[in-house]
Amino acid sequence: MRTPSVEDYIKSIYKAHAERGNVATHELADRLDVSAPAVSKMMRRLSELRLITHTPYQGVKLTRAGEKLALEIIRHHRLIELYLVQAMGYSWDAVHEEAERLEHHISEEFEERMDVLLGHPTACPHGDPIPTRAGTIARTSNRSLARQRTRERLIVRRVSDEDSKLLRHLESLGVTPGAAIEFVSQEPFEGPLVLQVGNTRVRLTPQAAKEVFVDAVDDDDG
Amino acid sequence: MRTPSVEDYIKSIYKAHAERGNVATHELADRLDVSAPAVSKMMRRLSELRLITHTPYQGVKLTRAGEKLALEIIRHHRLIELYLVQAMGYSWDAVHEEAERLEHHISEEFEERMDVLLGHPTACPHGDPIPTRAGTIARTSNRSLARQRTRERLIVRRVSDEDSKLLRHLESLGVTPGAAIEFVSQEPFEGPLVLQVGNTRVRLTPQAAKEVFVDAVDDDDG
DNA sequence: CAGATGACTTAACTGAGGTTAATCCAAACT
DNA sequence: AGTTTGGATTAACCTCAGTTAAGTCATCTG
Repeated sequence: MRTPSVEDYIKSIYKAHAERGNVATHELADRLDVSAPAVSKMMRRLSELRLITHTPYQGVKLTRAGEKLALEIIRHHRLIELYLVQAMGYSWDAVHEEAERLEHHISEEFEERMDVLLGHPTACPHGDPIPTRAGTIARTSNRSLARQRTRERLIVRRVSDEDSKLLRHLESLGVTPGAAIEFVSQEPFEGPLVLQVGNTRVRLTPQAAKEVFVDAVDDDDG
Repeated sequence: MRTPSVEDYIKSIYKAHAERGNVATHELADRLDVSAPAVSKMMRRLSELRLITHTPYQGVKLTRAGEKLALEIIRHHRLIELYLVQAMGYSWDAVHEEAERLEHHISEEFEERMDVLLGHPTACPHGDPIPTRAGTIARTSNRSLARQRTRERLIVRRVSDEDSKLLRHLESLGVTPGAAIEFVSQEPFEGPLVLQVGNTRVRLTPQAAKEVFVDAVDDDDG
């Protein structure tokens, strides 16, 4: 129990639930890049470990213990990402992979020291909130820039951290967490989005925009 | 291949060879806290991986590939130990355990960044030399303080890193790598060693002294 | 409402890494 | 040199995490 594999499954269930609601077997198989039978079998193990409730042929849901485990691993992941950028000079597109391994192997002390050295940060370099040690997490934007239709001033909240090419691209455009941008228009036939970023006008494909999450500018900040 | 387990076996073979010469099955079983059959079986795997040469009922020896792997893992371990102390504020008695896990999971980039941030260090906090990336390692003292019989001025070179209680004790006595000490005498009936450390006279049990390695003062430095 | 379809699960197998029990070998000692 | 003996190996088995192939369930459709 509490092997890297178990932790990966639990994390994937948490994320799938947050993004899509109900969690199907093939959804996890896709995310974890394993076969569906591997998922089925692991669901039984996780049930026995009381980390999930699983009704066969229906779906799967984390117990509170499972959710806490997921949040602990996610906390590790995001603290590590930020630490690598802030303390070790990594670029933000290179940290995900490293964090993906290390998150399973650091001690409580390591986690605590990173947290202190970073000044109890609340978000990772990609804008995702860092769960607390107690197992809570701040709500964050789930509003994808790709769904924007009307001209509006927006704040970039977070971007998906998994594709480093995309991250390098977004950085070069200035589309990074915290940035104030304006959605101007979308070119016809599912063409690129036209954005105002600072003084420059940039274009972003819908595929890229899907991975960028925003809030309206008048929500919290100006 | 190149699982944490494989790396641990290779590292243990390297260390056992350095300390004792020939490497027997039960020696590895003791070090790794597994059964002798587990060792026997792993020896076959490591042979197939061309990391060792194994003549059944005789012993085991690392190939050059095995030695390079061992040195890479040891390099990871010692860089991590030093990084934890220097950059993260760990105490020297707490780093071994953490390094023991992380050594298997860091990337080349992580290794390289630690190395640069630490200024290409040559020794870990316990005085053990850090292998180079090319797979070479500096010779170090193998002269245990426990074997000292005559009054002599000595330099502490390194101390075993595995027992954190011992490390805290040695630190409190000032018996740390680089320290100049003088062996004064040993009390009768395998009693404690009497040492002069700076201005104070301290006593150290033979069990503890066994884990401290020294050089004569006139060897390299004064 | 029966049947086709596709997702989910079960079955049988693989490989890594471990266990204990049984066997084997080599070195040491009469 | 034969026998003892203890360390090393093999055998049989376990768990974890994966695979492919086969079977099952729920739902969507004609």
